[in-house]
Amino acid sequence: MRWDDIDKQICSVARALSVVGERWTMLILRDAFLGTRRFDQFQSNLGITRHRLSERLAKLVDQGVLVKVPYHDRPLRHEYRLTRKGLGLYPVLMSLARWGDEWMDKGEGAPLEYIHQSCGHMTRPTLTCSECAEPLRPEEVRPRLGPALQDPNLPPQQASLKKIPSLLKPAG
Amino acid sequence: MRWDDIDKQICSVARALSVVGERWTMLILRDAFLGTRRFDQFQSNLGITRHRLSERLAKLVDQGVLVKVPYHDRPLRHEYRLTRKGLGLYPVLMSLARWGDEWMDKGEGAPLEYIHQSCGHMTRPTLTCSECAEPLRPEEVRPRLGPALQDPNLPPQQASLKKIPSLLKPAG
DNA sequence: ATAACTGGGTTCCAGATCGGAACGAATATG
DNA sequence: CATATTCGTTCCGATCTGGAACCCAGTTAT
Repeated sequence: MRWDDIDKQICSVARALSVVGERWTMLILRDAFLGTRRFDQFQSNLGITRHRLSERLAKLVDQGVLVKVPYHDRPLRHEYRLTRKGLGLYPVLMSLARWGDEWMDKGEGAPLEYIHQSCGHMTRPTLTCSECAEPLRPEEVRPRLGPALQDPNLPPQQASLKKIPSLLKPAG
Repeated sequence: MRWDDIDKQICSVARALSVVGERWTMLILRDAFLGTRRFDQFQSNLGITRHRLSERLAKLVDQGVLVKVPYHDRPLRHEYRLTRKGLGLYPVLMSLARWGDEWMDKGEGAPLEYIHQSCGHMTRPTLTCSECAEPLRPEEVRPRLGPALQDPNLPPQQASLKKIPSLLKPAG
């Protein structure tokens, strides 16, 4: 299968990655969350080539993750801002950052720390259950088929997915 | 800058992506979390080529995200299991899945739903503050320099990062 | 005992993607 | 007028990817 076809899979992870799974895209979004908005701020912060950057930004705009907002006409200039859809990626970025802090540290501590302004403390972002508020541990979560996979006439390619939840064993 | 050099950045997101940021890697891990363990289970679930799969698995083993565990000798066969480091990626995968559920739905609902066994409810994994347990919203979190970026003699390339938190404005 | 099969790869090649550098267009500045 | 700034695009050689074929050690089927 070609990478460009993964968005056709009935899998939310695959669909998400079809938008944010290319090289650089997540780093562009990291910068966007830290306040970067202009083409060449991105370019010099990231060290990406202009060509690649313009390609990625265009795709993110296309997918509704960023919007181009004019901040100056004559000459017309735009900045790139996160939409609600883009802001929705915050947990993904934060989880990546925490994992990097925890597992990829070279002994000098975290690059950034985060203050939760509404409570005033330094926070360690934690994934929790919406119902009981406990931290979610993979062994305690059991997936089951949702509406999209209960459709009786699935493309055969996807049918294999239906088996997956049933063969679940503790992942460690 | 070449993609292979991003792990040299003083940025946890970049370092995390240097391990899990290549095509297919996240999908391999998704399958691992759903219980897949053998080479050709991965291969047929994903539709990745054997070549690519063996490359990615080797890198993940190399980086300590998966371990090869023998399950049969004569002929020697291994399976791939998540390590603690690998299990640590659960929030990343879950956040991606939730974002996909919410923003990439084509009208047929979610492919999978998740039951939190310790509380018995269907859960919507939520990123919260470790200190006050409220959901973390990007506008309410202010980054500040951590230990790794306070080092006075940073490589000049990285110095630009130090400015970032100071130019923070509300991201939307 | 020979053939076919299985699990887990590796080799090869054409085509897609990437990185670097040069080029361009539209306006502002001196 | 010449130069700088901002935001791109074009071009080209290098790297990465996908698909298919090949390999190898045991196992089962005939």
